[in-house]
Amino acid sequence: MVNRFVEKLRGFAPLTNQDVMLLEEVTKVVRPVSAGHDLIREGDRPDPVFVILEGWACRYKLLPEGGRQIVAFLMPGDTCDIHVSVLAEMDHNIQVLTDARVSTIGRADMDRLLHERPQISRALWSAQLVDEGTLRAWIVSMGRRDSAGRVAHLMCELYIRARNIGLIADGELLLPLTQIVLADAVGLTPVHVNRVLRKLRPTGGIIIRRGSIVISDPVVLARVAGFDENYLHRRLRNAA
Amino acid sequence: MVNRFVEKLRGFAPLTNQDVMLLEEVTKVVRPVSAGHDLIREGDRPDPVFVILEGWACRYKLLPEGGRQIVAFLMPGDTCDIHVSVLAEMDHNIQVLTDARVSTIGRADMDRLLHERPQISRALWSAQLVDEGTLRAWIVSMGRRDSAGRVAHLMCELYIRARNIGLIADGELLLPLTQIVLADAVGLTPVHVNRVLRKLRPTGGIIIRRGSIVISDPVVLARVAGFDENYLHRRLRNAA
DNA sequence: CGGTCCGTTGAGTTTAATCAAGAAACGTGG
DNA sequence: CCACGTTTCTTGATTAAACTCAACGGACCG
Repeated sequence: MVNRFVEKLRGFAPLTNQDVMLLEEVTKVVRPVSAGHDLIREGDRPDPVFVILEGWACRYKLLPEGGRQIVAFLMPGDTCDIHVSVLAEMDHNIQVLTDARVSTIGRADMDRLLHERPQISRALWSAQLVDEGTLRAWIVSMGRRDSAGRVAHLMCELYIRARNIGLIADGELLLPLTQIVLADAVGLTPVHVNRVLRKLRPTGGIIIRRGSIVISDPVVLARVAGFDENYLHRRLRNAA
Repeated sequence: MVNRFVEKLRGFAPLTNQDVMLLEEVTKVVRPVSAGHDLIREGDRPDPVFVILEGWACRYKLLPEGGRQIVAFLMPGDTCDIHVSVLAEMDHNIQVLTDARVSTIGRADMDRLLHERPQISRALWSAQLVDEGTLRAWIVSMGRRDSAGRVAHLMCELYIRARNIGLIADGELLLPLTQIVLADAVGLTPVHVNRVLRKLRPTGGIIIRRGSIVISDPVVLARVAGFDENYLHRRLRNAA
Protein backbone atom coordinates (compact mmCIF):
# COMPACT_ATOMS: atom_id res chain seq x y z
CA MET A 1 0.00 0.00 0.00
CA VAL A 2 1.31 3.48 -0.82
CA ASN A 3 2.53 5.53 2.08
CA ARG A 4 0.56 8.74 1.68
CA PHE A 5 2.89 10.62 3.94
CA VAL A 6 5.82 9.87 1.66
CA GLU A 7 3.76 10.70 -1.40
CA LYS A 8 2.72 14.02 0.02
CA LEU A 9 6.28 15.04 0.85
CA ARG A 10 7.42 13.90 -2.55
CA GLY A 11 5.03 16.43 -3.98
CA PHE A 12 6.88 19.22 -2.19
CA ALA A 13 10.51 18.27 -2.74
CA PRO A 14 12.48 15.69 -4.67
CA LEU A 15 13.32 12.98 -2.15
CA THR A 16 16.24 10.61 -2.52
CA ASN A 17 15.76 6.89 -2.21
CA GLN A 18 17.34 7.06 1.18
CA ASP A 19 14.91 9.79 2.22
CA VAL A 20 12.02 7.57 1.24
CA MET A 21 13.45 4.58 3.06
CA LEU A 22 13.95 6.60 6.20
CA LEU A 23 10.42 7.96 6.08
CA GLU A 24 8.96 4.51 5.59
CA GLU A 25 11.09 3.12 8.36
CA VAL A 26 10.02 5.80 10.73
CA THR A 27 6.28 5.40 10.06
CA LYS A 28 6.44 1.62 10.01
CA VAL A 29 4.36 1.02 13.11
CA VAL A 30 0.74 1.76 12.28
CA ARG A 31 -2.08 1.98 14.77
CA PRO A 32 -5.77 1.77 13.86
CA VAL A 33 -7.95 4.41 15.46
CA SER A 34 -11.70 4.22 15.26
CA ALA A 35 -13.98 7.07 14.29
CA GLY A 36 -14.75 9.62 16.96
CA HIS A 37 -11.68 9.12 19.07
CA ASP A 38 -9.47 11.99 20.16
CA LEU A 39 -5.84 11.59 19.12
CA ILE A 40 -4.68 14.53 21.17
CA ARG A 41 -6.40 16.63 23.83
CA GLU A 42 -5.89 20.24 24.76
CA GLY A 43 -3.39 20.45 27.60
CA ASP A 44 -1.59 17.25 26.62
CA ARG A 45 2.17 17.41 26.72
CA PRO A 46 2.91 16.67 23.10
CA ASP A 47 5.69 14.27 22.32
CA PRO A 48 5.43 12.09 19.28
CA VAL A 49 4.26 13.54 15.99
CA PHE A 50 1.15 11.82 14.65
CA VAL A 51 0.94 11.03 10.97
CA ILE A 52 -2.41 10.19 9.42
CA LEU A 53 -1.92 7.43 6.88
CA GLU A 54 -5.58 6.67 6.19
CA GLY A 55 -8.78 8.42 7.19
CA TRP A 56 -9.83 11.95 8.09
CA ALA A 57 -9.38 13.96 11.25
CA CYS A 58 -9.96 17.48 12.47
CA ARG A 59 -8.40 19.97 14.84
CA TYR A 60 -10.88 21.71 17.07
CA LYS A 61 -11.29 23.87 20.11
CA LEU A 62 -14.07 23.72 22.66
CA LEU A 63 -15.47 26.92 24.10
CA PRO A 64 -16.33 27.35 27.76
CA GLU A 65 -19.95 27.98 26.79
CA GLY A 66 -20.07 24.58 25.18
CA GLY A 67 -19.63 25.37 21.51
CA ARG A 68 -17.06 23.81 19.27
CA GLN A 69 -15.03 25.26 16.42
CA ILE A 70 -13.08 23.11 14.00
CA VAL A 71 -9.98 24.91 12.76
CA ALA A 72 -8.60 22.41 10.25
CA PHE A 73 -9.25 19.10 8.56
CA LEU A 74 -6.52 16.51 8.26
CA MET A 75 -6.32 14.02 5.41
CA PRO A 76 -4.09 11.06 4.68
CA GLY A 77 -0.48 12.19 4.61
CA ASP A 78 -1.06 15.08 7.00
CA THR A 79 0.80 15.41 10.27
CA CYS A 80 -0.27 16.80 13.61
CA ASP A 81 2.28 19.51 14.29
CA ILE A 82 5.81 18.72 13.27
CA HIS A 83 7.41 20.70 16.02
CA VAL A 84 5.00 20.55 18.87
CA SER A 85 7.90 19.41 20.97
CA VAL A 86 9.03 23.01 21.37
CA LEU A 87 5.73 23.95 23.00
CA ALA A 88 4.75 23.08 26.54
CA GLU A 89 1.26 21.82 25.82
CA MET A 90 -1.34 21.43 23.09
CA ASP A 91 -3.72 24.33 22.63
CA HIS A 92 -6.34 22.31 20.78
CA ASN A 93 -7.74 18.82 20.26
CA ILE A 94 -7.46 16.46 17.34
CA GLN A 95 -10.26 14.05 16.65
CA VAL A 96 -10.47 11.27 14.11
CA LEU A 97 -13.60 11.56 11.96
CA THR A 98 -13.47 8.17 10.26
CA ASP A 99 -11.83 4.91 11.11
CA ALA A 100 -8.18 5.72 10.50
CA ARG A 101 -4.67 4.34 10.43
CA VAL A 102 -2.17 6.48 12.28
CA SER A 103 1.55 6.31 12.79
CA THR A 104 3.77 8.21 15.20
CA ILE A 105 7.24 9.62 14.78
CA GLY A 106 9.24 9.98 17.94
CA ARG A 107 10.78 13.28 18.79
CA ALA A 108 14.34 12.04 18.29
CA ASP A 109 13.55 10.59 14.88
CA MET A 110 11.81 13.77 13.81
CA ASP A 111 14.74 15.89 14.90
CA ARG A 112 17.06 13.68 12.94
CA LEU A 113 14.97 13.94 9.80
CA LEU A 114 14.77 17.70 10.11
CA HIS A 115 18.47 18.21 10.67
CA GLU A 116 20.08 15.58 8.52
CA ARG A 117 17.76 15.31 5.55
CA PRO A 118 17.54 18.65 3.77
CA GLN A 119 14.92 17.57 1.23
CA ILE A 120 12.65 16.14 3.89
CA SER A 121 13.09 19.24 5.96
CA ARG A 122 12.25 21.38 2.99
CA ALA A 123 9.17 19.35 2.18
CA LEU A 124 7.94 19.55 5.75
CA TRP A 125 8.46 23.30 5.69
CA SER A 126 6.45 23.65 2.54
CA ALA A 127 3.65 21.57 3.99
CA GLN A 128 3.66 23.80 7.02
CA LEU A 129 3.44 26.96 4.94
CA VAL A 130 0.59 25.55 2.89
CA ASP A 131 -1.26 24.73 6.10
CA GLU A 132 -0.78 28.26 7.28
CA GLY A 133 -2.15 29.57 4.02
CA THR A 134 -5.19 27.41 4.57
CA LEU A 135 -5.71 28.86 8.03
CA ARG A 136 -5.62 32.34 6.56
CA ALA A 137 -8.10 31.30 3.88
CA TRP A 138 -10.47 30.08 6.60
CA ILE A 139 -10.26 33.44 8.34
CA VAL A 140 -11.09 35.19 5.10
CA SER A 141 -14.04 32.88 4.59
CA MET A 142 -15.44 33.35 8.06
CA GLY A 143 -14.92 37.07 7.99
CA ARG A 144 -16.18 37.98 4.56
CA ARG A 145 -18.26 35.24 2.99
CA ASP A 146 -21.92 34.43 3.57
CA SER A 147 -23.06 31.00 4.62
CA ALA A 148 -23.32 29.48 1.16
CA GLY A 149 -19.96 30.93 0.17
CA ARG A 150 -18.32 29.52 3.27
CA VAL A 151 -19.65 26.04 2.78
CA ALA A 152 -18.83 26.01 -0.91
CA HIS A 153 -15.36 27.43 -0.35
CA LEU A 154 -14.53 24.80 2.22
CA MET A 155 -15.66 22.13 -0.17
CA CYS A 156 -13.43 23.53 -2.89
CA GLU A 157 -10.46 23.51 -0.55
CA LEU A 158 -11.08 19.92 0.48
CA TYR A 159 -11.61 18.85 -3.10
CA ILE A 160 -8.30 20.33 -4.23
CA ARG A 161 -6.39 18.88 -1.31
CA ALA A 162 -7.91 15.48 -1.92
CA ARG A 163 -7.11 15.75 -5.58
CA ASN A 164 -3.51 16.63 -4.84
CA ILE A 165 -3.09 13.40 -2.95
CA GLY A 166 -4.97 11.27 -5.45
CA LEU A 167 -8.18 10.76 -3.51
CA ILE A 168 -10.57 11.67 -6.30
CA ALA A 169 -12.38 8.88 -8.10
CA ASP A 170 -14.60 9.59 -11.14
CA GLY A 171 -14.17 13.29 -10.49
CA GLU A 172 -16.08 12.91 -7.24
CA LEU A 173 -15.05 13.20 -3.61
CA LEU A 174 -16.93 11.76 -0.68
CA LEU A 175 -16.62 14.03 2.33
CA PRO A 176 -17.08 11.94 5.46
CA LEU A 177 -18.63 14.87 7.32
CA THR A 178 -21.97 15.10 9.03
CA GLN A 179 -23.80 18.38 8.74
CA ILE A 180 -23.01 18.90 12.40
CA VAL A 181 -19.28 18.61 11.77
CA LEU A 182 -19.59 20.88 8.77
CA ALA A 183 -21.40 23.43 10.93
CA ASP A 184 -18.61 23.30 13.51
CA ALA A 185 -16.12 23.99 10.74
CA VAL A 186 -17.83 26.92 9.02
CA GLY A 187 -19.09 28.56 12.19
CA LEU A 188 -22.81 28.14 11.54
CA THR A 189 -25.55 26.13 13.21
CA PRO A 190 -26.39 22.66 11.91
CA VAL A 191 -29.87 23.88 11.06
CA HIS A 192 -28.54 26.60 8.85
CA VAL A 193 -25.97 24.35 7.22
CA ASN A 194 -28.80 22.05 6.30
CA ARG A 195 -30.66 24.89 4.60
CA VAL A 196 -27.51 25.96 2.77
CA LEU A 197 -26.91 22.43 1.52
CA ARG A 198 -30.40 22.09 0.17
CA LYS A 199 -30.02 25.42 -1.57
CA LEU A 200 -26.75 24.18 -3.04
CA ARG A 201 -28.10 20.82 -4.13
CA PRO A 202 -30.09 21.95 -7.19
CA THR A 203 -26.88 23.34 -8.69
CA GLY A 204 -25.68 19.78 -9.11
CA GLY A 205 -22.49 20.50 -7.23
CA ILE A 206 -23.18 18.15 -4.35
CA ILE A 207 -25.05 15.03 -3.37
CA ILE A 208 -26.36 14.91 0.20
CA ARG A 209 -26.18 11.66 2.09
CA ARG A 210 -26.70 10.74 5.67
CA GLY A 211 -23.37 11.26 7.41
CA SER A 212 -21.55 12.45 4.32
CA ILE A 213 -21.65 14.71 1.31
CA VAL A 214 -20.37 13.97 -2.15
CA ILE A 215 -18.76 16.74 -4.16
CA SER A 216 -19.79 15.95 -7.69
CA ASP A 217 -19.05 19.20 -9.49
CA PRO A 218 -16.38 21.40 -7.89
CA VAL A 219 -16.51 23.96 -10.68
CA VAL A 220 -20.08 24.82 -9.79
CA LEU A 221 -19.07 25.15 -6.15
CA ALA A 222 -16.14 27.35 -7.08
CA ARG A 223 -18.56 29.76 -8.72
CA VAL A 224 -20.79 29.89 -5.64
CA ALA A 225 -17.79 30.30 -3.36
CA GLY A 226 -16.19 33.08 -5.30
CA PHE A 227 -13.30 30.68 -5.32
CA ASP A 228 -10.58 32.02 -7.54
CA GLU A 229 -11.48 30.15 -10.70
CA ASN A 230 -8.06 30.43 -12.24
CA TYR A 231 -6.54 29.06 -9.12
CA LEU A 232 -8.88 26.10 -9.09
CA HIS A 233 -8.40 25.40 -12.75
CA ARG A 234 -4.68 25.70 -12.54
CA ARG A 235 -4.55 23.26 -9.69
CA LEU A 236 -6.96 20.92 -11.40
CA ARG A 237 -4.88 20.93 -14.55
CA ASN A 238 -1.66 20.31 -12.71
CA ALA A 239 -3.10 17.36 -10.90
CA ALA A 240 -4.66 15.88 -13.99
CA MET B 1 17.94 51.33 21.07
CA VAL B 2 16.89 47.75 21.82
CA ASN B 3 16.50 45.43 18.90
CA ARG B 4 12.99 44.10 19.42
CA PHE B 5 13.59 41.20 17.10
CA VAL B 6 16.46 39.98 19.25
CA GLU B 7 14.43 40.55 22.39
CA LYS B 8 11.53 38.57 21.05
CA LEU B 9 13.68 35.60 20.09
CA ARG B 10 15.41 35.77 23.43
CA GLY B 11 12.03 35.20 24.99
CA PHE B 12 11.73 31.89 23.17
CA ALA B 13 15.19 30.41 23.57
CA PRO B 14 18.41 31.25 25.40
CA LEU B 15 20.63 32.90 22.82
CA THR B 16 24.40 32.99 23.04
CA ASN B 17 26.30 36.22 22.72
CA GLN B 18 27.30 35.19 19.26
CA ASP B 19 23.68 34.51 18.34
CA VAL B 20 22.78 38.01 19.41
CA MET B 21 25.68 39.54 17.52
CA LEU B 22 24.71 37.68 14.37
CA LEU B 23 21.10 38.75 14.63
CA GLU B 24 22.07 42.36 15.15
CA GLU B 25 24.51 42.21 12.29
CA VAL B 26 21.93 40.77 9.97
CA THR B 27 19.26 43.36 10.79
CA LYS B 28 21.68 46.26 10.78
CA VAL B 29 20.28 48.02 7.76
CA VAL B 30 17.01 49.65 8.74
CA ARG B 31 14.55 51.24 6.36
CA PRO B 32 11.80 53.64 7.39
CA VAL B 33 8.39 52.89 5.91
CA SER B 34 5.54 55.33 6.24
CA ALA B 35 2.03 54.45 7.33
CA GLY B 36 -0.23 52.93 4.73
CA HIS B 37 2.44 51.48 2.49
CA ASP B 38 2.37 47.87 1.35
CA LEU B 39 5.52 45.97 2.24
CA ILE B 40 4.56 42.94 0.18
CA ARG B 41 1.83 42.36 -2.35
CA GLU B 42 0.00 39.21 -3.26
CA GLY B 43 1.73 37.56 -6.20
CA ASP B 44 5.14 38.96 -5.33
CA ARG B 45 7.99 36.56 -5.55
CA PRO B 46 9.21 36.65 -1.97
CA ASP B 47 12.89 36.85 -1.33
CA PRO B 48 14.14 38.69 1.69
CA VAL B 49 12.45 38.21 5.02
CA PHE B 50 11.09 41.45 6.46
CA VAL B 51 11.56 42.17 10.14
CA ILE B 52 9.46 44.85 11.81
CA LEU B 53 11.63 46.70 14.29
CA GLU B 54 9.23 49.54 15.10
CA GLY B 55 5.58 50.12 14.25
CA TRP B 56 2.57 47.98 13.42
CA ALA B 57 1.56 46.16 10.27
CA CYS B 58 -1.09 43.73 9.12
CA ARG B 59 -1.47 40.84 6.73
CA TYR B 60 -4.58 41.01 4.62
CA LYS B 61 -6.34 39.58 1.63
CA LEU B 62 -8.53 41.43 -0.82
CA LEU B 63 -11.65 39.77 -2.17
CA PRO B 64 -12.74 39.98 -5.80
CA GLU B 65 -15.95 41.70 -4.67
CA GLY B 66 -13.87 44.44 -3.10
CA GLY B 67 -13.88 43.52 0.56
CA ARG B 68 -10.81 43.16 2.70
CA GLN B 69 -9.99 40.73 5.47
CA ILE B 70 -7.05 41.20 7.79
CA VAL B 71 -5.63 37.87 8.93
CA ALA B 72 -2.94 38.98 11.36
CA PHE B 73 -1.37 41.97 13.03
CA LEU B 74 2.39 42.36 13.19
CA MET B 75 4.18 44.16 16.01
CA PRO B 76 7.78 45.14 16.62
CA GLY B 77 9.95 42.02 16.56
CA ASP B 78 7.63 40.13 14.22
CA THR B 79 8.79 38.78 10.89
CA CYS B 80 6.95 38.37 7.62
CA ASP B 81 7.29 34.66 6.88
CA ILE B 82 10.61 33.13 7.76
CA HIS B 83 10.55 30.61 4.97
CA VAL B 84 8.63 32.23 2.21
CA SER B 85 11.55 31.41 -0.01
CA VAL B 86 10.24 27.88 -0.42
CA LEU B 87 6.99 29.15 -1.91
CA ALA B 88 6.60 30.49 -5.42
CA GLU B 89 4.65 33.60 -4.57
CA MET B 90 2.95 35.46 -1.74
CA ASP B 91 -0.70 34.62 -1.16
CA HIS B 92 -1.47 37.80 0.74
CA ASN B 93 -0.44 41.41 1.28
CA ILE B 94 1.33 43.07 4.15
CA GLN B 95 0.62 46.69 4.91
CA VAL B 96 2.25 48.98 7.42
CA LEU B 97 -0.33 50.62 9.69
CA THR B 98 1.93 53.22 11.33
CA ASP B 99 5.19 54.79 10.40
CA ALA B 100 7.59 51.94 10.88
CA ARG B 101 11.21 50.87 10.81
CA VAL B 102 11.83 47.69 8.89
CA SER B 103 14.85 45.55 8.24
CA THR B 104 15.36 42.73 5.78
CA ILE B 105 17.25 39.48 6.08
CA GLY B 106 18.49 38.01 2.83
CA ARG B 107 17.67 34.48 1.97
CA ALA B 108 21.26 33.28 2.33
CA ASP B 109 21.65 34.87 5.76
CA MET B 110 18.37 33.39 6.93
CA ASP B 111 19.34 29.94 5.76
CA ARG B 112 22.60 30.24 7.60
CA LEU B 113 20.91 31.30 10.82
CA LEU B 114 18.44 28.44 10.57
CA HIS B 115 21.03 25.78 9.88
CA GLU B 116 23.99 26.85 11.92
CA ARG B 117 22.43 28.45 14.98
CA PRO B 118 20.27 25.92 16.80
CA GLN B 119 18.97 28.33 19.42
CA ILE B 120 17.96 30.89 16.83
CA SER B 121 16.34 28.19 14.78
CA ARG B 122 14.47 26.97 17.82
CA ALA B 123 13.29 30.44 18.72
CA LEU B 124 12.07 31.09 15.20
CA TRP B 125 10.20 27.81 15.28
CA SER B 126 8.52 28.72 18.51
CA ALA B 127 7.51 32.08 17.14
CA GLN B 128 6.04 30.35 14.14
CA LEU B 129 4.01 27.96 16.27
CA VAL B 130 2.69 30.79 18.40
CA ASP B 131 1.62 32.61 15.26
CA GLU B 132 -0.21 29.53 14.11
CA GLY B 133 -1.96 29.29 17.44
CA THR B 134 -3.07 32.87 16.97
CA LEU B 135 -4.50 32.09 13.55
CA ARG B 136 -6.50 29.26 15.08
CA ALA B 137 -7.73 31.55 17.82
CA TRP B 138 -8.95 34.00 15.20
CA ILE B 139 -10.90 31.24 13.47
CA VAL B 140 -12.51 30.32 16.77
CA SER B 141 -13.40 33.96 17.36
CA MET B 142 -14.94 34.48 13.95
CA GLY B 143 -16.79 31.21 14.05
CA ARG B 144 -18.22 31.22 17.53
CA ARG B 145 -18.11 34.64 19.17
CA ASP B 146 -20.53 37.53 18.72
CA SER B 147 -19.39 40.96 17.65
CA ALA B 148 -18.52 42.28 21.10
CA GLY B 149 -16.72 39.06 21.96
CA ARG B 150 -14.67 39.21 18.80
CA VAL B 151 -13.59 42.77 19.29
CA ALA B 152 -12.78 42.25 22.94
CA HIS B 153 -10.92 39.02 22.26
CA LEU B 154 -8.77 40.62 19.62
CA MET B 155 -7.94 43.40 22.03
CA CYS B 156 -6.93 40.88 24.69
CA GLU B 157 -4.66 39.13 22.23
CA LEU B 158 -3.00 42.35 21.18
CA TYR B 159 -2.62 43.46 24.76
CA ILE B 160 -0.88 40.27 25.78
CA ARG B 161 1.40 40.28 22.78
CA ALA B 162 2.31 43.89 23.41
CA ARG B 163 2.90 43.15 27.04
CA ASN B 164 5.18 40.27 26.17
CA ILE B 165 7.43 42.58 24.21
CA GLY B 166 7.35 45.38 26.76
CA LEU B 167 5.05 47.78 24.94
CA ILE B 168 2.71 48.48 27.83
CA ALA B 169 3.04 51.78 29.67
CA ASP B 170 0.98 52.50 32.80
CA GLY B 171 -0.99 49.34 32.18
CA GLU B 172 -2.38 50.85 28.99
CA LEU B 173 -1.89 50.05 25.34
CA LEU B 174 -2.60 52.35 22.43
CA LEU B 175 -3.86 50.42 19.44
CA PRO B 176 -3.06 52.41 16.30
CA LEU B 177 -6.15 51.06 14.55
CA THR B 178 -8.99 52.94 12.97
CA GLN B 179 -12.44 51.46 13.36
CA ILE B 180 -12.26 50.59 9.69
CA VAL B 181 -9.10 48.55 10.18
CA LEU B 182 -10.64 46.91 13.21
CA ALA B 183 -13.69 46.01 11.16
CA ASP B 184 -11.51 44.43 8.48
CA ALA B 185 -9.84 42.34 11.17
CA VAL B 186 -12.92 41.04 12.99
CA GLY B 187 -15.03 40.55 9.91
CA LEU B 188 -17.68 43.16 10.70
CA THR B 189 -18.69 46.43 9.08
CA PRO B 190 -17.20 49.69 10.36
CA VAL B 191 -20.67 50.84 11.36
CA HIS B 192 -21.19 47.84 13.55
CA VAL B 193 -17.71 48.04 15.05
CA ASN B 194 -18.54 51.57 16.03
CA ARG B 195 -21.66 50.43 17.85
CA VAL B 196 -19.75 47.65 19.57
CA LEU B 197 -17.07 50.07 20.74
CA ARG B 198 -19.61 52.43 22.21
CA LYS B 199 -21.24 49.55 23.99
CA LEU B 200 -17.85 48.51 25.31
CA ARG B 201 -16.84 51.99 26.43
CA PRO B 202 -18.96 52.27 29.58
CA THR B 203 -17.23 49.18 30.97
CA GLY B 204 -14.09 51.27 31.31
CA GLY B 205 -12.07 48.77 29.32
CA ILE B 206 -11.31 51.09 26.43
CA ILE B 207 -10.91 54.71 25.47
CA ILE B 208 -12.01 55.66 21.96
CA ARG B 209 -9.91 58.15 20.02
CA ARG B 210 -9.90 59.27 16.45
CA GLY B 211 -7.70 56.80 14.58
CA SER B 212 -6.87 54.73 17.63
CA ILE B 213 -8.21 52.96 20.67
CA VAL B 214 -6.62 52.71 24.09
CA ILE B 215 -6.95 49.52 26.06
CA SER B 216 -7.15 50.73 29.61
CA ASP B 217 -8.49 47.67 31.42
CA PRO B 218 -7.78 44.34 29.76
CA VAL B 219 -9.33 42.34 32.58
CA VAL B 220 -12.73 43.85 31.84
CA LEU B 221 -12.28 43.02 28.17
CA ALA B 222 -11.26 39.46 29.01
CA ARG B 223 -14.57 39.03 30.79
CA VAL B 224 -16.54 40.30 27.79
CA ALA B 225 -14.51 38.18 25.40
CA GLY B 226 -14.88 34.99 27.33
CA PHE B 227 -11.13 35.11 27.19
CA ASP B 228 -9.72 32.33 29.29
CA GLU B 229 -9.16 34.28 32.49
CA ASN B 230 -6.59 31.93 33.89
CA TYR B 231 -4.67 32.12 30.69
CA LEU B 232 -4.71 35.90 30.71
CA HIS B 233 -3.77 36.10 34.34
CA ARG B 234 -1.01 33.61 33.98
CA ARG B 235 0.45 35.49 31.09
CA LEU B 236 0.05 38.78 32.86
CA ARG B 237 1.78 37.43 35.92
CA ASN B 238 4.64 35.99 33.96
CA ALA B 239 5.28 39.21 32.18
CA ALA B 240 5.04 41.32 35.31
C1' DC C 1 -10.82 77.18 3.18
C1' DG C 2 -12.21 73.15 0.79
C1' DG C 3 -11.69 68.28 0.52
C1' DT C 4 -11.17 63.93 2.48
C1' DC C 5 -11.25 60.52 5.84
C1' DC C 6 -13.31 58.99 10.19
C1' DG C 7 -16.57 58.47 13.26
C1' DT C 8 -21.50 58.73 14.63
C1' DT C 9 -26.42 57.91 14.50
C1' DG C 10 -30.99 56.33 12.81
C1' DA C 11 -34.30 53.50 10.02
C1' DG C 12 -35.19 49.60 7.53
C1' DT C 13 -33.62 45.05 5.67
C1' DT C 14 -31.26 40.71 5.44
C1' DT C 15 -29.06 36.90 7.39
C1' DA C 16 -28.50 33.50 10.52
C1' DA C 17 -29.78 31.84 15.22
C1' DT C 18 -33.17 29.88 18.15
C1' DC C 19 -36.96 27.06 19.42
C1' DA C 20 -39.64 23.22 18.47
C1' DA C 21 -41.18 19.08 16.53
C1' DG C 22 -41.01 15.15 13.78
C1' DA C 23 -39.03 11.71 10.25
C1' DA C 24 -35.54 8.64 8.66
C1' DA C 25 -31.48 5.91 9.30
C1' DC C 26 -28.57 3.34 12.28
C1' DG C 27 -26.92 0.43 16.16
C1' DT C 28 -27.72 -2.52 19.88
C1' DG C 29 -29.42 -5.85 22.70
C1' DG C 30 -32.85 -9.12 23.43
C1' DC D 1 -35.27 -10.35 13.33
C1' DC D 2 -37.51 -7.01 15.91
C1' DA D 3 -37.90 -3.20 19.44
C1' DC D 4 -35.82 0.64 21.17
C1' DG D 5 -32.84 4.41 21.83
C1' DT D 6 -29.82 7.53 19.53
C1' DT D 7 -28.12 10.35 16.10
C1' DT D 8 -28.78 12.89 12.05
C1' DC D 9 -31.46 15.31 9.08
C1' DT D 10 -35.45 18.17 7.97
C1' DT D 11 -38.89 21.84 8.15
C1' DG D 12 -41.51 25.79 9.97
C1' DA D 13 -42.15 29.91 12.90
C1' DT D 14 -40.06 33.39 15.50
C1' DT D 15 -36.28 36.16 17.29
C1' DA D 16 -31.86 38.31 17.38
C1' DA D 17 -27.72 39.98 15.22
C1' DA D 18 -25.45 42.32 11.90
C1' DC D 19 -25.74 44.70 7.38
C1' DT D 20 -27.20 48.37 4.30
C1' DC D 21 -28.32 52.85 3.17
C1' DA D 22 -28.16 57.47 4.18
C1' DA D 23 -26.91 61.61 6.26
C1' DC D 24 -24.05 64.57 8.95
C1' DG D 25 -20.27 66.45 12.03
C1' DG D 26 -15.63 66.82 13.34
C1' DA D 27 -10.73 66.41 12.62
C1' DC D 28 -6.94 66.71 9.83
C1' DC D 29 -4.34 68.17 5.59
C1' DG D 30 -2.87 70.66 1.90
